[in-house]
Amino acid sequence: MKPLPQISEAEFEVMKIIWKHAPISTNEITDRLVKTTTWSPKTIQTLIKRLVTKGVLTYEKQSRVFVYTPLVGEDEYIGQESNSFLNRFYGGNISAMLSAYIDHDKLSETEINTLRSLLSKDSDKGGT
Amino acid sequence: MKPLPQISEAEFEVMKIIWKHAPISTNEITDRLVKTTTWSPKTIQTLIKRLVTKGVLTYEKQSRVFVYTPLVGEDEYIGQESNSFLNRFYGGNISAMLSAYIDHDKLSETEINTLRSLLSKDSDKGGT
DNA sequence: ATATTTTTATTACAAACGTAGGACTTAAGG
DNA sequence: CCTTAAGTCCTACGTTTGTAATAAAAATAT
Repeated sequence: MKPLPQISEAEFEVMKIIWKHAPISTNEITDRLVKTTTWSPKTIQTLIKRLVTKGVLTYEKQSRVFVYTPLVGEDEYIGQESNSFLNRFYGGNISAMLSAYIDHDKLSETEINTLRSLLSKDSDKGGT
Repeated sequence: MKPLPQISEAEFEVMKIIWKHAPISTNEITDRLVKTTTWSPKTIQTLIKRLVTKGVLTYEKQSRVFVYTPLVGEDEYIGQESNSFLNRFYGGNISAMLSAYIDHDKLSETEINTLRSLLSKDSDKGGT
């Protein structure tokens, strides 16, 4: 499986909007991001353009506006980033990460309980 | 607390060696990295230099060679990167990450057990 | 003291990124 | 049809990163 295109931090902010609301027009993307960031509409436009070039988005011209749809799935992308993060910092091992969090006392009792229950839930998958 | 300096991916590889073996000389850093990467010694030298400029390393001139020591702790740095990773991709929530891993079936039975036992170990910290 | 070797510092250059201005196109209104 | 406004494309520019070559400095050997 070829690695997904590289999405920069700013581009990722754009993608979050698009994943959530696709198909979505330039204007709507811009309106939303202008509220949550300090970017100028021009900047947002550039980011969208780059995402298209990179193959992360496609668009469809609906009369006069462009309407964008993601070509890369959010889960897929986040999954890949997570793996590469774990590889870089924790030898690919999520237990190592959790372990560090526990050791450095970064987890509240509540959070620990949440984690426990996540793990206690059936982890039944391998059918016969 | 001011954010730690920015360490690029390649620079981080250098730092891993330094964290593990500091105080360590240019030559030793280079020797080790030449074996594990495809970088030329020149490249490694540049990376070291940049780390000094960024304030991640100091050196001491020992007779003829430079010997480097980190100014930023490994745990500290990894902790910060982890937080920023979790914020970016999982709303700051490590449970969300684990949850995604479970949902996408990325954990082996063994790994799940490891995680369980990490969490079952006493998490006793709060004094009286 | 000087040539040679070793080590460090300076310079380079393309790709990616953050950030945006200006030009161009096209649809809509008059 | 032509002017205008809305939207898209092209250009720009400084910084960071990956990758390294060349120049300068310093230590060593002769």
